[in-house]
This record gives sequence, C-alpha cells and structure tokens, in this order.
Amino acid sequence: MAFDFASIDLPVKDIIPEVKNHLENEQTLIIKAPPGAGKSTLLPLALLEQSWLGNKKILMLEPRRLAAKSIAARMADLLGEEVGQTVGYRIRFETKVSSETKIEVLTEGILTRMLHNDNALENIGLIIFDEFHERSLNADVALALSRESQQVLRPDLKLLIMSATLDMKHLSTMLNAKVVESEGRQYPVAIHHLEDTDPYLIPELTANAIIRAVKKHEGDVLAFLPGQGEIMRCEGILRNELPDFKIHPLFGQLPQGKQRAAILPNREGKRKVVLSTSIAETSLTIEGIKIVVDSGFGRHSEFDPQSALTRLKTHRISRDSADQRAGRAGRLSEGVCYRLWNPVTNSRLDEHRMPEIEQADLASLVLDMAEWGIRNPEDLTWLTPPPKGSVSQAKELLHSLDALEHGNITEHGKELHQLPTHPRIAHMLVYAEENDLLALATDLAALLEERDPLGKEHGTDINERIEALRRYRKEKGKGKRFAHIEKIANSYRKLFKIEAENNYVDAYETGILLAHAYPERIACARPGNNAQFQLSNGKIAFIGHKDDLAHEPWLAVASIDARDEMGKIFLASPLDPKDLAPMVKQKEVITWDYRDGELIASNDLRIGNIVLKSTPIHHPDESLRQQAICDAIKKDGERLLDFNKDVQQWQSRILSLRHWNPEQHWPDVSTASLLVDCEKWISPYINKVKNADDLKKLNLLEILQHSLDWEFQEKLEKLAPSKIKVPSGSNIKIQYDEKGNPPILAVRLQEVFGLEATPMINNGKNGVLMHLLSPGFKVVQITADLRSFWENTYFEVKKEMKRRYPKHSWPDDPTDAEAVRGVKRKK
DNA sequence: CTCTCCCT
Repeated sequence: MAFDFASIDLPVKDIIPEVKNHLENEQTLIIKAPPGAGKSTLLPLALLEQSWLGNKKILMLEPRRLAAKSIAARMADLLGEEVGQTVGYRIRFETKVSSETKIEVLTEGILTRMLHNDNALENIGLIIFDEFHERSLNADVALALSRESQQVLRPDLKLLIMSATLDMKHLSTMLNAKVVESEGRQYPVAIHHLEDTDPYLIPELTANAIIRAVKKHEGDVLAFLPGQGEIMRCEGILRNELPDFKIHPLFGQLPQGKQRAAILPNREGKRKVVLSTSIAETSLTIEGIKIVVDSGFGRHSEFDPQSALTRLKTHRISRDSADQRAGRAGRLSEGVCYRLWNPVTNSRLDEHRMPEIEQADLASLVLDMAEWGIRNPEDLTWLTPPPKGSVSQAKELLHSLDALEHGNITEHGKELHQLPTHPRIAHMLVYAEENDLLALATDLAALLEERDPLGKEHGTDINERIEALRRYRKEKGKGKRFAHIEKIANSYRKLFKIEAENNYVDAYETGILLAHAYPERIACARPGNNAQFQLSNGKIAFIGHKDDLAHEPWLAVASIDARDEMGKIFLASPLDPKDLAPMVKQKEVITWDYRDGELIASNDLRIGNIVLKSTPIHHPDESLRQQAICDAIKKDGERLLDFNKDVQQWQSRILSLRHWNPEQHWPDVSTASLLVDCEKWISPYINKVKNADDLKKLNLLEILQHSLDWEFQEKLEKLAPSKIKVPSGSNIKIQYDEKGNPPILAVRLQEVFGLEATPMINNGKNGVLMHLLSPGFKVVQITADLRSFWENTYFEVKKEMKRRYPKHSWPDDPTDAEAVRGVKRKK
C-alpha cells in the first residue's frame, strides 16, 4: 500500500495538509474544487493513514456506476494493486471488495442500503460525497441519513462533502462546517454571448453559430442542444453546410457504438462537430474540444404529484450548468464558448440547478424512511426539504400497495423494501412470486428500469421487447442493449433463485403484472375516440393511430408522458378485464358536473376513475352531498361563487389590516385560503344547493361577514370602514388593496372643499391616498397629504379647472368653502 | 402530435 505523492502533480495536492488538519478537529468538512483538481482519486488515498481513521474504512459516494468503477480502478492503479484489494467498489448487483479493502467507492443509492443493515456504520470512519453539486436525490438522502447517524449514534463519524460549484454558504451554514477551496486545472475559456433564441429555432440558430465559430477558430466543436429532435435537425443542416466536417450526434438513446464514435478522436483527420444533449455535461467527456456552442436549453423530467406521472420539460439551464458546459472547451488548452443568450438573460439565469428532490418521485424515499421508523421525512434535517405534495402522493401510493398502514410500514412493506428496486416494481415481483409469474416479472422488471431497447418504429407493445429479450437469450445473440437488460434480469433471477424462461409471452400475464406495478395507469378505451384511453387516475392518454395497441379495449400502461391535456403512452400491454375483478370497487359517488353545473349522484362499480357500471341515486347521503359541493368550490370556487366588488372590498379591508396590524391576528381571507377551508364557513348555507345557479345566488358577503368573530366584525367597521363621509355629504367607498398598500379615496375635488387634512383610518395610523377628480370624474391630482395640496398645488389645478369647467365654483380658500356635489353657479 | 439524465 505504498504510494508516492511526490510523483503526482495535481492542484488538489496543495490543500491536502489543510484538509488533514481540519479533519483532525472537525466532524464535517466541505471541499470546493473544480473538475480536474484530482480530488476524487488523491484525497481518499491521502486520508488512508490518518490516526483518527484507526482501522475503520472510507466510503466514497459517486453519482454514476461508471464513475464508481473507473475511480476505484484509478486508485488501485496508483497503489500498484488490483481493484478489490485496498480499494474496491459496490454498485447494484455488483460488488468488488475484500477483507483488505479500506476504501469503498459506492454509487449513492447503496449507502442507504448499508445504513439499513447497520444504522451506525460501525466500521466506517469517513464518508466522502463526491460531485455533490449534482444534488441527486440519492445524495441528498444519503447526506440526511448519515447526518442523523452522526448526531444520534456515531459522533465520531466524519463527513467530507466535495463539490465543484455549489451554494457554499447555505451548505456550510446548514452543516456547520468549514470550506476548503482548491484550484482547478482548467485553461481559460473566452465566453461570447450572442442573442437569445426562440426555443423553436434552436437547431437553426445553433447551426449558424457553429458555422461561424468553425471559420473563426481552430479545433473540434461540442454543441449542447435540449434533445434528440433538435440534434437531428441541426445535424441535417450541418451535413449540407459543413461537408468537410465529421458530424456526430450524441444522446443517451444512441447505440453504444455511435456514442463511442462521438467521444473518441476521429481517425480520418477531419475536424469534428459533436451535437449533444446534457449527457456531455457530466457523464461523458469528449477529448480535444476547443469550441463549445451552448443553446442554453436542456430537458428534464418533472414529477407531477397530482397524477403520479412525469413529463418532459424544456427549460433554460442554470448558471452552474452553463459554466460546466463552457468548461468543456478548456480541458486541454485555451478555448472559446458561444452562448445563444444575451447578457441580460445571463444575469437572470438561476444560480444553481434544481435539486432532484424538488421534482422527483419520492415513493422509495418515503418507504426508506418508514423502514427507519421516520413517519414524516420532514423530521430529518434536509438541505432542501422534500416537497409536501410529493410526500403525500408517495404515502398514498404506498398505502395503495399495502406497504404502509396508517403511516407505518407493514410486513408487506418490509418485504418490498428488501428488494433493490422501486416499490412499484417490488410489489409486482412479490405478486408474481405468489402467482407463479416470476420468470416473466423479472424480465419485465429489467425492461421497466432501463431505457427502451427498441426504437420508436417498434410501437408501444412491451411484449415485443420481452420476446426480443428472450430471443436474444435463446440465440445467445449480440447487441449491447439487450446484453445490459439481460444482465439485470439475470440478477433478479438469482435473487429469487429461478431459471429463465424463453418461450412465448402471454400478453395478458404481462398486463396483470403491470397493473400491479401501476394500478393508477390501468387504461380503458374511450368509446368513439380512436386510440384514446381513460386512465384509472382520471387522466386521458393517447397512443399512435397505427400502433398495434390502438384498438385494444384495455391496456396496462408502463410508460407515459403526462403532457398538459392528454398523456402520451410509450409502453403498454394488453389487459384482460377479467383479471381486474379484485381491483373493482363499489362506491357511492357524488360529483359536481362542471359542464352542466349540477350535482350527480350514482352507485358505481369502478377501477379508480374508470366507471364500469353506474346506477343513479335519487336521495344521496347528505354529508357526501355537502362534501361534493365543497370539493367543487375548492377547485373552482372563484367562478362558482359570487365574488362581487363588495366581497372583494371586504376581503381587501381585512387583508390590509392583516398587513398593518399583525399583532391583531386578522384571518387570511384571500380567495385562495377561503376556498381551501370552505367547509368551515359555507357548510350551513349549502343544504339546499343543487346546481350552479343556487351557488351563484348565495349572498357571499353576508355569509363571510357572519363567519368572522363578533369582535373582529366590530373592529373591522371601526378600523377599516368601507366608506368615508366627505363634507359634501356623500359617502365615498374606499378602495382597499389586498397587499396593504394605502387605500384609495377617489372623490371629486369640489366635494372635499372644507376638509382640511387627509382622512385617517386604522385608529389614525394610516392615511388614505386621495385621488382628486374633476367634475367629469377624471383624476386631476393624487395626494397623500391634502393639507399640502390645498396650500401648494391647488392654485395650479384651479386655473386649469376654471378654464375647463367655467360654470363651477373654484374658490380661492378651499378649506373654508362650501363643498358641493353638482354644479354650483358662480355668484 | 417534441423522449433529458441517473440510481437501489
């Protein structure tokens, strides 16, 4: 285990003494180091023989399997050893460690597993989080859990967080940790901002920028575009415009051979242009790039807790992503980067990429926590807490899979948690085990977890993929894609100790398995709507007209993009409705029909939102009826109820007081919060309501006034009156602002003759903003200080008014004159 | 009728 640091020249070497020093005394430390500093290989080796480590091990977390393996290999190489001796690695279904191993490189999800087996991580002395700036869900979970372990069980456990660009302040405050900063090894990159692109013109404008850049500069080009579609269009343009260049697309779905061709230096001696998705930002490195062209857009999936579906979104990238992309031009020598956005847009970019936890499916996380005995993930300390909506969706799903009961993990839930996969797939595997369908389920699990091995031209039937996988297995075929999937399927078979099956696939068996993994995605053809389906979660989805599955009456959907109006189905299987019998529920349903604006009550047989049979009910249960009305109000109350001007003023009066006098605790009567809690105030008034007309007729102002405590009602009239009496005798309505801005009193100038100063409200604490109007109700002056107006500006205004309204009275001393409503003739 | 990336 001899290792000579003197022979190595990497920037991170300079900070090693400082890091050692801090770790002597501190439990948690942050290292900020740009890529290329050498931190991932040198630091763990440098820390091996620290006395505080004793004979405990170092764990280092990596976001990707490939990185975990190659970093372990590099470290072993530096020690002159094989992987598995001093340095080993663990990724899912693959472990290379021995009793000698002191440094284990893991992918991030593995740590959570290890923590479950040994909460205290007894033989671990240090956990290193590499590439923490990527903020993957698993890294955030790993940090939260190891912090918990450090605080509760293992005060001697040390944590080292390494990151390239990150919100260091937030991180170091939250972890109460010092930051050590290292230089990078990076050549300067000259950055040029061009004009903003319209997202629809990305391929054309990127192509233009590339064509101009290759004329001005030497070297190969790497361009970042959001996705496959844009890459193909850009490629088409460049093939015509730059015939002497080698053009390489690069994205995840591309076969491995073509990916390699894009990454490796080309032999033909032609200059090269690589058109890539964000895959080249972190996962793949292309050597020899001197020019980066960045469209400024990327694509990512967003989880919608409402439907438990994800959707792909095209978004502007964050500044740290943009910097990382630009840095790709400066790895070997000086470079240049063209950005398709202007300096103003640049100043408005988000600083950091959004942490995955904010927009991910949290089912695994919530099950993990439940296994730890943590009922609410919010109870842990998070860098970014998991969003409430996603947490409650996850809980709901886990309850429906019988993994949780009243928030606690069940025996079935523990069984699911044991399996190294998403709870949905685990649930499917357990069902398969009980129904003798495991061989099929393991093939299916592997296919569901990985990228679709077949292209779009193959349609959406997942059974075609299973058959292709089985053919591959039987014929010992080639093809990297199926090799990868077969490896995972095989790992699952080993787990369950079963043999592979290579015979034909019963599509209905696939269907019922999928229906167990994705019960809310059971789909029933919509009568009369070709290739459209009603999903059990309420959503409508469509499939290509020419697709083999387009005419199936029932589908079990595996993969779907939520879209806005209608989801698009990517993978599914035919389904035999007879198999669904155990999932059919009888339910009395009362719903608000938004189209006709009335309540409908029926006794239904349903699978989620798919109605199999419906019998009308004439006298529905009163409490269900009321609940249905309240649900409708919650969803669409702003339209269903009569929020007229008077109601709005009442709301603004209270909201203003809420701002002005926080110590009085005025209730939040904004429309949104009223609707959320509508049961509390509207219930007594809706027992006769049957339809939209009845709702509209409710006197909302009266109802809301009654909902207020008597004390508040009185105070409201005193502190924020709805009207003010002016000298002319008119009662003028005050226009309050819901944000607490000064309320407006719009009144004709002549009606306030004799009023010396601005009227005050809220016990004399707040003045109104006077909009003084001409006799024709045009604003002639806005003032918060009436006295000053009379003394200064009035005479100017008077001149103008006299000219335009000569028949009216415009006295010289307005504070002493008689106020008038209409025309008062001059004497 | 636009499919990013990654992980137990």
